[in-house]
Amino acid sequence: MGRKAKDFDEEQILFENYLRSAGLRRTEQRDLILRTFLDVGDHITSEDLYRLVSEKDPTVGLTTVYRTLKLLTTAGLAQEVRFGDNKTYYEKLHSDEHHDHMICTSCGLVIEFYSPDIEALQDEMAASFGFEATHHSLRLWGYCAKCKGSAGKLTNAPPGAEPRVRVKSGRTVVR
Amino acid sequence: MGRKAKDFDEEQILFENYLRSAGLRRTEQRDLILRTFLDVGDHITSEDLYRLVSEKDPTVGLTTVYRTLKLLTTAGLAQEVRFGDNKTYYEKLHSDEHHDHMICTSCGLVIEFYSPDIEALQDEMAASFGFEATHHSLRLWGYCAKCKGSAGKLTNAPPGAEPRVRVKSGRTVVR
DNA sequence: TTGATTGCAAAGCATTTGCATGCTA
DNA sequence: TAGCATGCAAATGCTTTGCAATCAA
Repeated sequence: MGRKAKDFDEEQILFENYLRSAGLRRTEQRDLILRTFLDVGDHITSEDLYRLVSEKDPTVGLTTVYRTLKLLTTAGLAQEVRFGDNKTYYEKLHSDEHHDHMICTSCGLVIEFYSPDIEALQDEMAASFGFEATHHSLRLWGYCAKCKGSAGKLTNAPPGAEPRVRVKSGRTVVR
Repeated sequence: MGRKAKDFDEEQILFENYLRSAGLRRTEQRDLILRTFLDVGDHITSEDLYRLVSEKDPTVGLTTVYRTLKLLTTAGLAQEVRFGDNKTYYEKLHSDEHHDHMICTSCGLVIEFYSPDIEALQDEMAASFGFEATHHSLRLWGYCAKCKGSAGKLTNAPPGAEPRVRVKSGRTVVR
């Protein structure tokens, strides 16, 4: 909701074209999963998307969500991301723009950012190795403005305790 | 082999200091695992390191390797890396220098590179969000010079087939 | 002595696969 | 119809945990 129907159509069509060209079939499940996925603001796991899809159609299986998300990735409509909590997230892939992430290891906040300068340097770097980059991923971990210096930083963990990355469920996204 | 004893000592001491400060104990297993890990040129999985350690002392368990690698990560001597084959690799962390990766999705080649300019831009970017970055990861996927344009690119996969990242075991590292 | 460490087996988790049934093209 | 897609249950594969025995400090 809040999205123009036109946007959906565009991605819907891209997906249809992909399916057709790959000799695959269009199904109600795939349509529903794609629509639900497009409605999600930021990153989402297969499991969570499955929950959302279930609300609309409880008969759709988790396996199908997994498979469809992989399909969308291959179709170029989605991209896998990992933040360090051992889960695979998927986010919409906009052919035009790209963004990277900063992940707060204290509160789990995820900040999306974009730097044309960094992108340019990456291309330059790749070229110098004769490497043809198709996609990339840049993540910065650390402490967000709020957690920086605050008590949340080391909490009551013993000195030297394992500062493992743990992405909270209440993760928010800043753009 | 090929390493100066001095180098080992340096890391050994860092580890000892870490253990002491964290109230943990130094054991033969941990020493052996650290030494074996330092001897490895590039990235290695817990499983593979376990195999190497086993050659020297077959009584050491896989669990201990897993635990020690996590310990080394916390101690700042190792870092986790993922290339897309769903495995966790560990690589030595040099406090002074840092490097990023280009991964060939066709042959599995991993190229390590370093760009002070990119690093600088990252810091700049983080600062602009009031973010204090502790570490980061930049990976570029694509085709290396050898695979680029060559037959290996699409092989005999059907059009639209899933171009999954698959890091070959015969992975090499270029520095 | 005391509590950290180890190794084994068992448990966990996210993800994938086998297969009979259902449906698209 | 043909054969791709689905959903379920079972299987995977990597990683972690429980626990009794062992060992460092």
